[in-house]
Amino acid sequence: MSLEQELFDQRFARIREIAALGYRPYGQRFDFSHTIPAVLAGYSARTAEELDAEKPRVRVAGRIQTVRRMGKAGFMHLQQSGERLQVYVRKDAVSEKDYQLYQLLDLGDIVGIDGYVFRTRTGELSVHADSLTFLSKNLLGVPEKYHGLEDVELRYRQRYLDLIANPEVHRTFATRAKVVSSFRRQLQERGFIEVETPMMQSLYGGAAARPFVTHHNTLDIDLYLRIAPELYLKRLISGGMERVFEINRNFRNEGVSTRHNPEFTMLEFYQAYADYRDLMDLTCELLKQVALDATGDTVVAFQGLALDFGQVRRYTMREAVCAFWKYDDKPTMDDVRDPEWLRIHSGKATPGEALVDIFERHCEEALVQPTIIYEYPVEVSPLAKQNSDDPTMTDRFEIYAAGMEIGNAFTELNDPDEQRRRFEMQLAMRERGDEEAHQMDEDYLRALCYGMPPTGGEGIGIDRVAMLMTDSKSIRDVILFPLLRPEGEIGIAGWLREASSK
RNA sequence: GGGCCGGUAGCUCAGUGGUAGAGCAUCUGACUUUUAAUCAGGUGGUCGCGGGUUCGAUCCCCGCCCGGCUCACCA
Repeated sequence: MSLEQELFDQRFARIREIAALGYRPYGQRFDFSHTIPAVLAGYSARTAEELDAEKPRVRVAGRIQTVRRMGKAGFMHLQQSGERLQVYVRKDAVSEKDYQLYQLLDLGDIVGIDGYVFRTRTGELSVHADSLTFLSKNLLGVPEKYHGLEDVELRYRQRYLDLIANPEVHRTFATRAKVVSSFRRQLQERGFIEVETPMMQSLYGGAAARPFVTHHNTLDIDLYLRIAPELYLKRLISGGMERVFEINRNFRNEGVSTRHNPEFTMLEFYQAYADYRDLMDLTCELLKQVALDATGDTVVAFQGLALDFGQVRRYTMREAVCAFWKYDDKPTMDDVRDPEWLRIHSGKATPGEALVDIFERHCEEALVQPTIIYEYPVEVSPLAKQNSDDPTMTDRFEIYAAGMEIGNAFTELNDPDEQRRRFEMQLAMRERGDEEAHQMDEDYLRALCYGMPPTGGEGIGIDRVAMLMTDSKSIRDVILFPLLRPEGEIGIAGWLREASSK
């Protein structure tokens, strides 16, 4: 039997000892008077003298993170919501039974404490216990108290353990939640209605990506997990829901990296009678407020950088190529308009694809401060409206920060016949072997045929914004359960079976 | 998919071609304001898996599995 299993058995046996003392090992409801963060927030400003005079009573609950026993007294730290509070238990301050329970506690157990708030000799805010309640048993070894859980594979596979061992993880996901609620609130305040559109679609569109395929048994049809909600949201615009948004998962059957997870969260919003210029302003307002709501400041610390969401630069894609060109032979605006120059500097088939290729190679990583890049070539923008002055370009922009694309927006193409031609261009690309080219979506064309108002629409990658706001280097650090290959045999059911039969 | 790096005790990590190490956790004992508590003593290993080389492999070689970074891919 492994050491780990012996430990497991030892702790399992302790359940019976705890029960023999008269406690319920798996507890019941517990009316705490304060959360641990509330105790810390409420009393951290008080001096030892003030607390001694008042002895404020609290009833708290949490998971045991540390225990220091010293004969007839001891300390432990309880953790709740990622914050820790020290508890002092002395033999002559609690019942004999409670002190016996205290001797039996293991790291990771969950307990409730009644007592009063005080400061120890060294000044740490603590609770002086006068009774203990047992609430739940931990049967497994906990990670090292000083380093926490560092093994990234374990952190992702067993996020529950990561949350137990690493309090900052709780804060990261709390901040992510603030990002989501900030976007949601701001859009609602502007009259946008939140909707939910199909995740399972018989045609996939709205982006260029390979889909996941699934099957519905009763209808006996294959369905795709959506790669984007775009075409459904615009159907709603056609139907007269003039401001809609959706915050939900997209699925793309592609590589995994520090910036890509096969399922990820996208905010998309559409505003009838607006265009991409309106959305530039709206995007800046939204992101600025998100930064404030999530971090308390419009300047956000990210991997040693200070990203200022209070001022967002704007360049056309052509200007960006000129401004951020890596080498000495900086191009002029005439160069980047010249198909021949573009052909020489990129292997791509068309001038538009070449411009994007050059932009991505030269500029993307230089876009550290939040930056809007606008006027995208028509070839790479099958759903965007052409620019009225330059039909090779569309009224489209993307917003970048820390070298990452975080949003994509455009004035929506609402001319059904032009949309038909764009889909046909995509079909031609598909026939040339581009699996990611759009399919023809005739129901979407039909919706456009009823007349869709001029509309601006945008998608923002929520996970990437969460990375920026939480100073996370990898998208997996802002997704609770990122995709990993399944692990092998775990064996815990066997351990339980053996332990309970003893 | 390519390249690089990693997998040793429950956790965090050393290490060696010749009986496998530390700290924490755990167990026993001492200790009524500690806080990476302290002090004394003990338990604990398929060195990721499978082959090969060798008298002998955790170490060297090959293959595989899992993970990280990176490139490609992701308009």
